[in-house]
Amino acid sequence: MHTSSQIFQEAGLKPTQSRLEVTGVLAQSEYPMTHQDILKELPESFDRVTLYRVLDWLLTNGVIHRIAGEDRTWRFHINNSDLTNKQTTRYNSTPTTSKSNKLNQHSHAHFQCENCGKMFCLNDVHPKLTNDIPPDFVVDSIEINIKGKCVNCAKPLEPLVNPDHR
Amino acid sequence: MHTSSQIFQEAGLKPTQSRLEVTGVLAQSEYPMTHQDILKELPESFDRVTLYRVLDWLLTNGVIHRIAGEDRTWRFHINNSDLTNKQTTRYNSTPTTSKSNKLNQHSHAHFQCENCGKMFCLNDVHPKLTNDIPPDFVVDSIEINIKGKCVNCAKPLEPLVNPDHR
DNA sequence: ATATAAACGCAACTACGTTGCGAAATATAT
DNA sequence: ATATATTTCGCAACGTAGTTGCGTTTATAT
Ligand SMILES: [Mn+2]
Ligand SMILES: [Mn+2]
Ligand SMILES: [Zn+2]
Ligand SMILES: [Zn+2]
Repeated sequence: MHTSSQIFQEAGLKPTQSRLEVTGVLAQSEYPMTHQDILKELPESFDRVTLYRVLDWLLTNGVIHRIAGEDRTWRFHINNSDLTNKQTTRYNSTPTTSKSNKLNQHSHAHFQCENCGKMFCLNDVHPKLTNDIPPDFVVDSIEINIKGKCVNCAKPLEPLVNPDHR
Repeated sequence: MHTSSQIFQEAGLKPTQSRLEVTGVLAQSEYPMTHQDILKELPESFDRVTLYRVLDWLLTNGVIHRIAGEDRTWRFHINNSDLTNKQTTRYNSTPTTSKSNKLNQHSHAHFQCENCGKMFCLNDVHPKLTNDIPPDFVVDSIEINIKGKCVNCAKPLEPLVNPDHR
């Protein structure tokens, strides 16, 4: 686990009070958060436009990633500092350079519960395409959004019967 | 190719003037269209709220599907009438029933060009996950959004040299 | 023909995100 | 240390996709 200032230091990024506060909030959340979610965790006085700008900045500097939920509002989540696949990812045979890869890229799937709306990062689930995408299309990133019911909201299908008792 | 009325008839859905007009527009477009795109193709008098409602209705009745673009506005596209994989799709081992599968499900990837913003349906590219998603998560659908540069916007990497001439 | 329900049209509203601009803070030059 | 240039911040106004409420029209049922 890294502190916010460590994250900035390692990436050679200029920290400010606002940036540290926001990053702090995001670092503590297991789940991607909406702008509102984040704002609620910040001091009353924190300006909402500043938050938008800080999020933009964190985004372009690779500190966080964002996912569009079913409600079409962004959810923000801190990037994994453990560098799993650090080299430029290649899908198909087309080499691509990402806009900002100072910090870790994020290339895992996301799950959003249709019942409670909560979003989950499935850090182990990565995209794999059954078919090559058409040639001449240059791929920068692949986003996977899974919809369904989360652990908490999925009802048990049938009461489980202990096999020993049948 | 099906006419709008045929689509409704086959699916046992009640057509109205508005529904037919909207479906007609969507059926003609190779690409997913925004609400605005569609409105522009409709008669001047067509009410924008009616369009929203028709789109909702077409959506829940499986006539169209929609994809969230990078700009967080929906793009709508007619469903493929050729029934490729008609049976309920199963990912992992979890059986799921979709909210509305009167008509064809859509389970192909989408590509959005970061340069021109145009969206493409990659009808042959289907999701495949490297890892099973966590058990107890019930999957309803998997959405794949690829970002990059489309055919028109991707610059040729090097001028091609005719091998016969070297 | 009358009653009931679905679809439509219009105006007002909500919510996320953006833009403009002056004030404050931070960095750079002399 | 002081002056100057550059970023960042705070506030108000704005833009736009999509929604809601409600009265009117159109279709369906008896
Ligand atoms: Mn994530
Ligand atoms: Mn499509
Ligand atoms: Zn849930
Ligand atoms: Zn393009």
